[in-house]
Amino acid sequence: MFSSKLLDWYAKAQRKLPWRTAFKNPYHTWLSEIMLQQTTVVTVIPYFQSFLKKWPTVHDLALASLDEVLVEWQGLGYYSRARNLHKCAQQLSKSFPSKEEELVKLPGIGPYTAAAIASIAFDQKSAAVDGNVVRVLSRFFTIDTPKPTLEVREKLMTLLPEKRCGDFTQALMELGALICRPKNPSCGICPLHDDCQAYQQGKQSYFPIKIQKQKLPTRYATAFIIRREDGAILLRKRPLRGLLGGMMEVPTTPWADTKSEGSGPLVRHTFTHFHFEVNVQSSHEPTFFEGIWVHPQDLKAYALPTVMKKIIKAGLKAT
DNA sequence: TGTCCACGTCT
DNA sequence: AAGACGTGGAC
Repeated sequence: MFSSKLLDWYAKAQRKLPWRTAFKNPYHTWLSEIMLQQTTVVTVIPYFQSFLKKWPTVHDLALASLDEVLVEWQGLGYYSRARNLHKCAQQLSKSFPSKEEELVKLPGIGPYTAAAIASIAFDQKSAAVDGNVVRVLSRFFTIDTPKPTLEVREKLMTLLPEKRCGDFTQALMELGALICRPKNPSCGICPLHDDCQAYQQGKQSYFPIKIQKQKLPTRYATAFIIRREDGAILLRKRPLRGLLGGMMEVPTTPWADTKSEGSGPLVRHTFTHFHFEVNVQSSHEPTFFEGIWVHPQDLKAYALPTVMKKIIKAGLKAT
């Protein structure tokens, strides 16, 4: 049957991951699941480890300031996750719910993450549907709707075993990551291929059905690397909401739909929903921008998103 | 090069 | 309820 085949495969094929330990630790499960939202395992591992080193328990994290959390989070992206993590830690420090219905009320925890924590950390019979699970089950059942989350969730509920729910949840996602990959799935060695409808029909590449994406627009700006006489650079903090909320930046012109002229180096960066082209201008001029002066060697103490690191690097090289 | 991964959560 | 929200690596 489905769950025993899957669990047998998982017992021998699973990867060793820092959050996949013999003793369940809800803090570790929560932290890893937030980091893993829209983000690959390889990227997450070093962040997970440095967070645990700095904040060994959820109570330690609850005492941290938002700025400290953002500094540790810098480069991971989707910075609202860090802002919600900071908020959530303070609630979890008081009480850590084990039920999906309670977990989903917490900041940064949606339907997927609530079910994942409930099942992985507390062995509850909860259906965690992420991109891997959608792919595996839409192939297994040849589900051909474009947004099949709800159908997948219903199917998954019927497959969940009474025991070892946490292992089952992880096993299904592990199968999606290692065997039932988006491209070139290894159906030949898949433990479920006898019953997989898509594979039996030779149609695994048709599932899941995807909606085509529209082309990304490009936005333009000029960024200013303003140096003080002693070499310090002017930084300022972005508003707490919206794009790169709460992160530091160098001053820029407003991000516009039309090209801004300039002669400095060009930095390109792609965000979720637009391309960004920045002309980097270096100057020693006095400035009307408000901000703080930071020496290049001290930049690591500030929460800088990757796009700003690129801009500063290009600006310093050019001078 | 450009597309996909990447359904995850919030507003 | 559709769009906002990062990043990097695979191909």
